[in-house]
Amino acid sequence: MKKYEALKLENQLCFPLYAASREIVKRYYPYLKALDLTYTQYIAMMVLWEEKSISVKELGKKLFLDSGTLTPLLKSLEKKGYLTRRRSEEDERVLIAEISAEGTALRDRAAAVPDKMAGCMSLSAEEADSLYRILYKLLDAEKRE
Amino acid sequence: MKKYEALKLENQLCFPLYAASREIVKRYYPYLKALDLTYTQYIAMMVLWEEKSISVKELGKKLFLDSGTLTPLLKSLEKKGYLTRRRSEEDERVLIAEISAEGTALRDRAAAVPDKMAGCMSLSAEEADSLYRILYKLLDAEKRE
DNA sequence: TATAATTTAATTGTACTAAATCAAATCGGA
DNA sequence: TCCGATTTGATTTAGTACAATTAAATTATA
Repeated sequence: MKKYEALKLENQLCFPLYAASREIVKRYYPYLKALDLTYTQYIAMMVLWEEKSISVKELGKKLFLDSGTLTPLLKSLEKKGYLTRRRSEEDERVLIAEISAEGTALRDRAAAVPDKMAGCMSLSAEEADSLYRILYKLLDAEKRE
Repeated sequence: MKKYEALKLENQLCFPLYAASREIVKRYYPYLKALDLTYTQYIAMMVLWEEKSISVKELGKKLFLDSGTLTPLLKSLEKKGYLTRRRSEEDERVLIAEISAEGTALRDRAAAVPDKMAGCMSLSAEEADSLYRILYKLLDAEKRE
């Protein structure tokens, strides 16, 4: 009588992945709200803090997001004053997002967020390492297909 | 000069969780499309296949979703004919979703989905077990707070 | 038994998320 | 060079997500 075993919620691997992702992102909410950022905007800013400027295409590759998500998101960040958007001179199809002074300044205020979040991960260092490694194995496999 | 180390994308644990979740859910799309289900609708049906009928509150607890998500989702599943919605007689505040004959029949067609998905998880059995255990540790910790 | 507190869904508003399509610019081969 | 294929973003459409609020029903307490 095991016909439907595989259809049980408790036998899914994707479901806890999906649920845990949402739960953790939700945890960021109060800290990010103080910076006027959503979680997606926060990881986009993370890339900009490192790269200073980047095309939508490259940003999408790093975040696993497409232009349908990034275009309005970048417009919103531009409106907040954290970046500017302009076309590449070499190839007009390419849109470049560039961090602003205000966006750079935001980095200092954001620096406290990872510390605050660290406390609410109820995992041992080994579990966190293991989780990190497995997730990137999944992501790398996705990327190759 | 490690001031901003913790703000790097590659040092985040939440980011690969978030990205992997979306990538895997995306994988389901072609299989679920054939059943006229989204991923969220699919896991809701999974609960209904087991429970036959359940309140919005209880369903939300199982799926880590609130009524703002579930109300339109259940209405949509009702429109497709997979369930019916009615108020509880004991407590009129409680809305009960009950699986229909059509919804029950859908289970047979859905039974192939987990098999098809199994192939695209590029993890060893140990990694999958480990991931499952760690994710539920995270979720259980969230639930307790 | 009033009534205050609690429980439960629904609604509202904002913001992702992604498939599908469109349009413009560039590139590459004949 | 010319034209078809490709690349790249933008737009459109549909469906989540979730905080905040509202409304209705129930429960607990004075």
